[in-house]
Amino acid sequence: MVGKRQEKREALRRNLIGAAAARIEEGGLSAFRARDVAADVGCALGTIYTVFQDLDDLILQVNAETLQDLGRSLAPTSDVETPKTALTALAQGYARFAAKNFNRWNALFDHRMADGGPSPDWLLAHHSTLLRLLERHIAKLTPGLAGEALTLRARTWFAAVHGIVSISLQKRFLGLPDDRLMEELEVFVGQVVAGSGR
Amino acid sequence: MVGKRQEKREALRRNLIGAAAARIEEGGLSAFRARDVAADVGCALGTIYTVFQDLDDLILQVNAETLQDLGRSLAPTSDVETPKTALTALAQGYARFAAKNFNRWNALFDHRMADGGPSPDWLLAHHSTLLRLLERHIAKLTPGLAGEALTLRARTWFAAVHGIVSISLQKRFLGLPDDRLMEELEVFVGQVVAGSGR
DNA sequence: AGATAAAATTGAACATTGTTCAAAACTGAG
DNA sequence: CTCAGTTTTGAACAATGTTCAATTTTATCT
Repeated sequence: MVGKRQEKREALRRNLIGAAAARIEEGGLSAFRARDVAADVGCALGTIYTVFQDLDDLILQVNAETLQDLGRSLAPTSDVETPKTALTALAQGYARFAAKNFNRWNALFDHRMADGGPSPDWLLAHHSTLLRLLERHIAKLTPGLAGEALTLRARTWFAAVHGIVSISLQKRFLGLPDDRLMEELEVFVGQVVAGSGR
Repeated sequence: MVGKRQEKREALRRNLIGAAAARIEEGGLSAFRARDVAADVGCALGTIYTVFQDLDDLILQVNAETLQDLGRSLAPTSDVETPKTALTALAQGYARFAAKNFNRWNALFDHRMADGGPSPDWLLAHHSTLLRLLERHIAKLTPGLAGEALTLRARTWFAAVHGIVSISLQKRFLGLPDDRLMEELEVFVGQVVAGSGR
């Protein structure tokens, strides 16, 4: 039995991430307690800190999984014909994922690094993967755009859609009612697409 | 001396809000401590709770002031000629305010009600005032739009711009570099304006 | 199998922070 | 000056992230 230790450790790690994800999805990041996940997986409080650096680290793992889920959820949307239909489908797909996995999705943006700095590179790589889904279509829309300019335009595009979805779903501010979000997204994407060809 | 008590109370209240705003601007919402503001104004810890319901209540007061500051900062921008110049100026003015008052501005969106519900009506009214700055120009852009549809379109518009500014300034994710934000905003507003006339 | 050293796990203890509340200090009318 | 009402105080409490010395488990060697 060579990898017995390694194996148990890996299982524990996965259990902890799973329990953390479940707790976050159930009550949001603010209701997330170290003692709860410890109880959920049946280990001691201190054990969490033998697997993860701290709770932030654990949350980052959950966020990474959420980003992968989001990617899987958007992938089928990617091979649609025109840029307009593709970008509309991506925006609405994003909104649908956010609504269905609200608390986990929210944790992606609620969470802050302890020092206020950027997320670690390995997590940003997940973001990057998703942003690349946009570039293809935006490039088709604005042929002159390439390289870094294209990358930045994709970030702008995502941020705009995210803002609309975020403020609407969070309901803390004056956002769109749920039944209007999808249409407004369609109109919005249509406007930006129409205004992009120059 | 009739209003002596009332007067001191009012001064204490203003001091507490001021100290809280300073603390938030200095270190962000996460570095905001009840004991710090108490020390700052030279009162006991418990005194805070005789003026405000809880810390959330105090934070809401700070946020209300921030929204008013933002409104004052955007007001001069409002009487520009074309919708495109006005909306560009508003978007860039929003970005400039956010950059200059980063932590206070961030607190507007970082803060969550304890129960996860919406902000109180009196705070939403401040939001509403700001959103109304947009409606005039959007209406000129899309003549068919009025009433509730116009209100919702203004929310969509704000949310999109906010998303771009927010993701860029927070730097936690893949946003725009500081020196590119203003140009991207100009392009973005140009695109939406160009695509709106139909 | 038994012994043993290394590794993993435990959970009590600690530090921090929001909140409460009985006691002390203060205020202003009589 | 007195005293009832009001305000302020800060010690105490509860919740929660984190640490670490002690205990338990595991893998290897004889």
